[in-house]
Amino acid sequence: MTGNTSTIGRPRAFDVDKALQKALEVFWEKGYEGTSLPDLTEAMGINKPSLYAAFGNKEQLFLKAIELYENRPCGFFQPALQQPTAYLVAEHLLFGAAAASADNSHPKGCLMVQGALTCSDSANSVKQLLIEKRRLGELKIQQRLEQAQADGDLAADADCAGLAGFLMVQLHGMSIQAASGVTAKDLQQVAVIALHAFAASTSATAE
Amino acid sequence: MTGNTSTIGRPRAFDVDKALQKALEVFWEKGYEGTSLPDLTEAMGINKPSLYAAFGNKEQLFLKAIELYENRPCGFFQPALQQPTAYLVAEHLLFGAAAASADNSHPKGCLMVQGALTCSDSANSVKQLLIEKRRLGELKIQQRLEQAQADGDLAADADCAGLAGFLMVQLHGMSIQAASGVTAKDLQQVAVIALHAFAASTSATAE
DNA sequence: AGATATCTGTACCGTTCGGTAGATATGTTG
DNA sequence: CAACATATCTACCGAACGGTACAGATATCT
Repeated sequence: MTGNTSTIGRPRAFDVDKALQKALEVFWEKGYEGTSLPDLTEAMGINKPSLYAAFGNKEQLFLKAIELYENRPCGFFQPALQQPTAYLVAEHLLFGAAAASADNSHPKGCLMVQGALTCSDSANSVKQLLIEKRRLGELKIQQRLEQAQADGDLAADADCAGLAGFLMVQLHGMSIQAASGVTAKDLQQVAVIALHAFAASTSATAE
Repeated sequence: MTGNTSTIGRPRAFDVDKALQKALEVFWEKGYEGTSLPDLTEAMGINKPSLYAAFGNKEQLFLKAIELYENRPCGFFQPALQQPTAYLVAEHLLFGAAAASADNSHPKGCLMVQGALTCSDSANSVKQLLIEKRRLGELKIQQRLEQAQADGDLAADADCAGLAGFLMVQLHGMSIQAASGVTAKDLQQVAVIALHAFAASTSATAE
């Protein structure tokens, strides 16, 4: 619809994907409500009518940015879930999150967290969407751990929901630290401790 | 200056402390920029000129709310640091954070985190202040752990900075979960796992 | 070339933002 | 009872917000 490639009419003078990438960076940096239309148009190199023609409105642009964020190749979340064992999944999640804060090709922290953690009433739908996305991410970890149980790679009596919650707390907490300017090295220390906790809690479930 | 109790002139028709308490709740819920002046005046039961006369402006009101937040009696952070051992400090921090999300007398999550995690350029000073406050909190934990080392209550070769970072990641991560509506019970599970990790990392530092 | 369809740029819309001027009300002090 | 000091209330300010109307530019299709 928006990205249609109709050959008729004046051709679009900008690259929609590049512009969306730029919009993602701004939202990532300033959050949904902290980002103004001039912020967006300046970063995207277009003006408002072009933005609205291509993406609908600010909220729809944000939704598309979220979609790009989830599917971006440099993301560590999805690849981590595909690791062969529960331990390796946890390891890739934790060290992936730590490493992300050393990657200067994008803003620090997690868009799912800082995109709209708090907001005015008018942006509540966006806030709720991100809450749901985060909950879904935790559920994916939990399901991956349950798969590990089925694979015999994780103790049958392990608390997958609890462990998924623990890992999610790490990821969210580390993203706050990253957004605060904490170094990747410091976050790796945290990841080491957390990974030990994960390993200990998966082997010694009887407490 | 603002809270002076001069007996001359027309007396103030509202309780400054009560009004500040209400302002704190709104900022806590919606964040600094997500809170509008009408949001504040409605919750505080006053109108704008009274607000400006008593508190200066929106930013100064927020700073006073932060101050109240740090000193509020129901806060778990300061009391936790006064526990007699490093383990008990960690325990009180983690379970205090979990319990806070069951307390319906105030909004969920941590104001230091969600007050201004991201924002527009104009609120950057507030954001930086909260970053500094969080960093200071982590430093206080670290110093408390170093004190534990001096007390002989924590292994001399324990990585106090790393452990403090780990604990801070827990607190921040749990506050995100709390703000997302995760139950206190689920957060307690996380606290249990994290506390084990803390205990394990303080006893087995040689890796 | 001419008609048509789409994109771009300027200039604007109504609303809300944080903040304040100025008149009025209400207390204390002499 | 004045005189004064402070608080309240209405009404307003300029700026920024998200969003759009409309005219002009640039392509394809016949």
